[in-house]
Amino acid sequence: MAVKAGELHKVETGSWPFDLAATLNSGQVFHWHAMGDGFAGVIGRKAVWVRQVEPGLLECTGGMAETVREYLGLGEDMAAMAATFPADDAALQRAVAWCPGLRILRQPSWECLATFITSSLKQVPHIRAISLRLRERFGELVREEGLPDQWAYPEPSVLAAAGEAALRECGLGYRAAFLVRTAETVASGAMDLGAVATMDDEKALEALTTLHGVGDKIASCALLFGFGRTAAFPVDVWIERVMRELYFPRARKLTHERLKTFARRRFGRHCGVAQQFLFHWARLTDCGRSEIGN
DNA sequence: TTCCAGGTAACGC
DNA sequence: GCGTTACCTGGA
Repeated sequence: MAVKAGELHKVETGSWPFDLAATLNSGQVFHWHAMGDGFAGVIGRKAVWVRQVEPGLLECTGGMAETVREYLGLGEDMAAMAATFPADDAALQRAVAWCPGLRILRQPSWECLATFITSSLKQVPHIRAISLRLRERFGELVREEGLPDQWAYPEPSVLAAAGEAALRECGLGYRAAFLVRTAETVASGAMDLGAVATMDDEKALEALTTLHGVGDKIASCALLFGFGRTAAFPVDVWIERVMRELYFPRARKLTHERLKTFARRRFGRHCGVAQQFLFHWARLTDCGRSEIGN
């Protein structure tokens, strides 16, 4: 599908590298799809198409430049954050150098939290399929000239009203009950995500984990990718694996709490960002085993 | 067929 | 507290 060139707006990405494809395909978000030489997706309630023209420059469809900029985390000073990483940590520095253009997204908090609730014990293609089915069936249709039909992520009240059975039809399995209960809690106001955004990291994590189906990992993903908390450190099987190999090769028992404490001390106040570089590197190189020249 | 994957809640000790 | 186990689904 053709996107009218005249309606495209430019977004400068700054002096630190930026890699659109890597960022959208790094397990932070699951609904963008390749279209032409760019990506089509939805930010909040607006459909958008964005492509990387050159290393420091993006183009996006009309009126979305500022939204895209915010969503892609381009307002954050990545150079300054990377400068807080330990210079003598060869593994982390290698992970950053391997894909320096990776950024932490700033997604709307509800869709980020809800999507990660549906991610447990699922592989990325499954998460994508579930996410798209939920949008298609329960989300608001968003149209933009020149773009295919897309759907916003369904509001909490809509998913709460839909009920568990309908969500199971979307392939959620046992996650359906988790999502419905959490949607009810948010829709009723018993959990105010806006209030969570004002809490300190520890309180915010504590609040989110009271939600059904939200444990430490999913709450941390929501905080990192949906609340801009760069100190949130989700421990999933990939991070556990890469950190075990890099930092605890002889440890027999390694709790997630111990990994988080270690990460905070070693990587610093933006340890969540470090996590994303390590995660991406580990996943795409199989912890370095398939890294070219290694 | 059988196994298992980007986790959580519920249970047992 | 800490260690197991069940849980839906879909792909290998």
